[in-house]
Formats: sequence, C-alpha cells, structure tokens
Amino acid sequence: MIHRRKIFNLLQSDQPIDHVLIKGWVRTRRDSKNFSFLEINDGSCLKNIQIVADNALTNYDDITRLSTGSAVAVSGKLIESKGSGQKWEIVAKRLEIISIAPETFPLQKKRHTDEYLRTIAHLRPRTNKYGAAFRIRSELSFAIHKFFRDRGFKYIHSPIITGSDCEGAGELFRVTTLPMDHPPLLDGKTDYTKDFFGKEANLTVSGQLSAEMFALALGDVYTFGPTFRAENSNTSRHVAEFWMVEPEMAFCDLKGNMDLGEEIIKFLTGFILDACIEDIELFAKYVDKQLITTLNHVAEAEFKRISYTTAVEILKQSGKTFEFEIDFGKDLQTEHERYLTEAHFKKPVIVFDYPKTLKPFYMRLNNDQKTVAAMDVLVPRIGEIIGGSQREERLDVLENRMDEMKMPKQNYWWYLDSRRFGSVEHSGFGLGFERLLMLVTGITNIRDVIPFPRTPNSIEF
RNA sequence: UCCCCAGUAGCUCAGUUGGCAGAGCAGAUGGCUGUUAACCAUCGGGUCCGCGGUUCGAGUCCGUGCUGGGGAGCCA
Repeated sequence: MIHRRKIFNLLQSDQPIDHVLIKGWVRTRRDSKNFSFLEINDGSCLKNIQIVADNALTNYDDITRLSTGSAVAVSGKLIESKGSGQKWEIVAKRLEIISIAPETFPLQKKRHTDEYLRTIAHLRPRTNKYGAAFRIRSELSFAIHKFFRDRGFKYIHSPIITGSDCEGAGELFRVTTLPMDHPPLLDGKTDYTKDFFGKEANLTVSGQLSAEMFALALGDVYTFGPTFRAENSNTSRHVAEFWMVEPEMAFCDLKGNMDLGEEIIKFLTGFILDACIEDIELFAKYVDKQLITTLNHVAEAEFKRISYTTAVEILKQSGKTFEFEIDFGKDLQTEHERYLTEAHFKKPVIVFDYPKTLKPFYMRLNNDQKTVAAMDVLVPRIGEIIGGSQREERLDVLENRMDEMKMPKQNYWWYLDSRRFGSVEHSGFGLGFERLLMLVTGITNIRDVIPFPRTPNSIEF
C-alpha cells in the first residue's frame, strides 16, 4: 500500500513518479472520446491536479458520472502532461469512488457571490477563494508565533472567562450556569453568589491585564487567542468573536511600542508575500488588482508617525469638509482616519498621544497632563488595525485616574499590586488578526476571513 | 442602534406605462472532441421573501414584517 501524497508536493515534482496515490474532491470533469479528464483538489494548494482516466478502467461508466464535489482516491503514474494547461498529470491505474456528491451540491463550477457562500459557510472552504483565504490564515498564525519567538517573546494563555466586570469599555457576554428563566434572587436582583464562580463572570474582551502581569515577570510576552465583544455592531469590520494578538513588553516606552507595531505589520506582510504567493495571486487577480503593490508598499515604506494634535491640525487645514467636525478632544472618525492614511500620507500612519478623556484608565499620563501615551496604527482601507499604549506604571497616578473615572479599585487589587511591587515602565498593543487578514488578502468583509463568523443575530454553523 | 439599497428558477440576473414568468450558467438526455470554467443540440425546472391593502387585474403601486448588503457609531 502506497502513501497518500499531497497534490501540493506532486505539482512541485522535478521528475515523473511511477506509483502515486492521491485523494481529493472532483472540481470538474471533461469527457473525451477515449478518456475522462478529472480535476482533483485536496486542499493542500490552490491548484488542481489533472487525472487522465482511460476508458479501459473497469469502472469507467461510473467515472463518467462523477460530479463536482465527489470524493475519489486515484493511484497511478505521475507523468508530464500531453496537454498544454499543466505541467504534470496522473494517468490513473485505479480510480476509487469514495463518495458521490449529488446534483444538489450547492457549489457549482462558476463564481458565486460572497453573500451566497456565507449561507453555506460549511462548504465554502471547498472553493478556490476561501481555500486560499484559510490557507493564508493558517500561515499568518504561524508567522505570528515565529515573529515573537525569534525576538524572545513568551506565549501566554490568558483566560477566556474573566471575573473583571469592566476591564474594557466593550459590552460583555455573560457566562453563567444559573437558570435564566428563574434565577436565584437577592433583594429583587439576580444573586450571583449562587452562580458557578460565586460572582459575575464574562467572556474576555482583552488579554491585556493578564499579559501585563506576565510581562512584569517574563519580560516580553504575547497572547494570541479569541476575544468576545457583545456590541451590536453591524459593519464589515466587526464580529462578536474574533482573534487578537496582544504583545506586552517590560522596560518599553511608547516609542518602542510603535517600533514593534510597525515591525510586526511589515514582517507579517512580507512573510505572506513570500510563503503564500500563489494564494495571494488569486486575490490580486480577482479581488484587488492593486493588492501586491499595496503589500510591497506596506512591507517596505516607513510608517508615518504623528501626534494626535498634529493629526487634528492636518485635518483642519485639509480644506476638506468632513461630516463630523474635528477638534482637539474629539475622537478621530472613520472618515478622518481614512483621509490621513489613504489621501494625505497614502501609507500606514501611527497616531500617538491622544487626549486622556478619549482613552481608558490604564494608559500612561503624559507630562502635559492632558494626553496619554496611546498609539493607533491606521492602514489604508481597513482603518485601525492596532490600538495600544504605554501603561501607567505609577501607582498614585493610576489610582487617581481610576478615581476620576469612578472605577471600583478593589476589583483591581491584583492589577494595582503590580504597581506596588517592582513596577516598571511597560507597553503593549492589540492587533486585530482578522483585520490583518483583510489587509493581506484584500477581502473587504471580516465575515469572509473567519471560518464561522458570529455577528448580531447570526450564529448558524 | 441609525441612514440607504436589495430580495424573481439550484446560482447570477433581466422583467417596459400595472396586462400570458424570461435569459445565461447549473442539472438531465443525446452528440463531438488530449480536454482546459470544454463544446453543440434537446428537455425539465417558479410560494416572483412573508402578511395585509389599492385595482377588473400586482413581480411591478402602498403599508408592515423578515432576511441580506452598503454606510455611520462602538472598536481589533
């Protein structure tokens, strides 16, 4: 019995092979007088391999009834193709039909809309475009671990279930084992002391607070895992469950943080251009004609760094009328971010030092007492892809800010402890993994870069 | 959550002033050919998103609901 080979490897062969075995799914079939030509894909790469099935095969009648989507196992000889469309093909000695996809198989030999494919998300990875997208997703995940490991970062598994009830501004998904239709009550309100953890629990909206604790022990760390936001967001850039990369570095200020943010975007873009060029070319051909130019530009151009104050001045002097007027103290709207990165600088832009009123409690207060050491990386088409900051390491300043924002300090006793015992300057950021995938593939809807997207009113599959 | 657009065959869409429901692709059948999203011919295929209304008559007009998409807010 010979081993199953991946089509990816066979197509790279530099010589014919007498005995090969492949298994995969039929993409299309073309019958000729004495043969049937089958295109087989096994998911290992974008390309199919052509099978030549001679009518002398004992099950030839069944072979000529093979439909798109059917599964087969083919053993035979890998030879240089006599046709002109491909280098290699397999002349079948034996073609086993593993299972037939009937004519109700929803994927046809033609282009489908992304909207339709979303309704059959369980089958869409069998298409060229989604196969490519999810191969790239896999490579990009690997590249993230490689990037950090090469730089001495340690990978931290931060918890998915958290007990902090306001670690971020985002809406939270409650985690409970209490019966929803008749929860135990105390003074008319749900009694969470009877719940599984003895208090309210939620799905995490960020691994940052955990990562900070480990950065202050292991030096440079990162998390890479699922994140949950219960916001009622209905856009092409938001999902309720997504993956986030969060590095956190001890002895690192905002500049070092920006350096790392720029470096990782460049590294990952370059890595994918190198490792996934065949799949990337599909997107360059059918999704975004400018994709490879854009990616090369992102990988090589120096990111523009400007303060929030400068950004506001640029926007005011742009002569452009925005739907939302910009002024110091107002948040940058999508239209403002797009103007900066797409029209004004035409490359990735890092905006830093935002007014403290716009940002969360943990960001480090600057000497002007008005701004905090925050930074956002904006890229063309996507907008914000990274949000981060230098963290407030001074206990008294941190406690003052929490008081100002009326936060219950006792819930954060352990977080504050880190500022009591050997506190040091440190920084980190969150990088949206799906948004990064949108950047490198040119895919414009975030629902199409995650296997089974979760959005308001939608959790099929 | 707000604003805008769409929903017609398995898929992608057309459907005129309110007057018999259409095309391409897919499928089935037959033919041709070392074929390349193969090609040629024939055939089958409809809850026109749901509900209500206007009208002699509604795919078409009005109201409402649902679903999908685009944009905004929130953000990764």
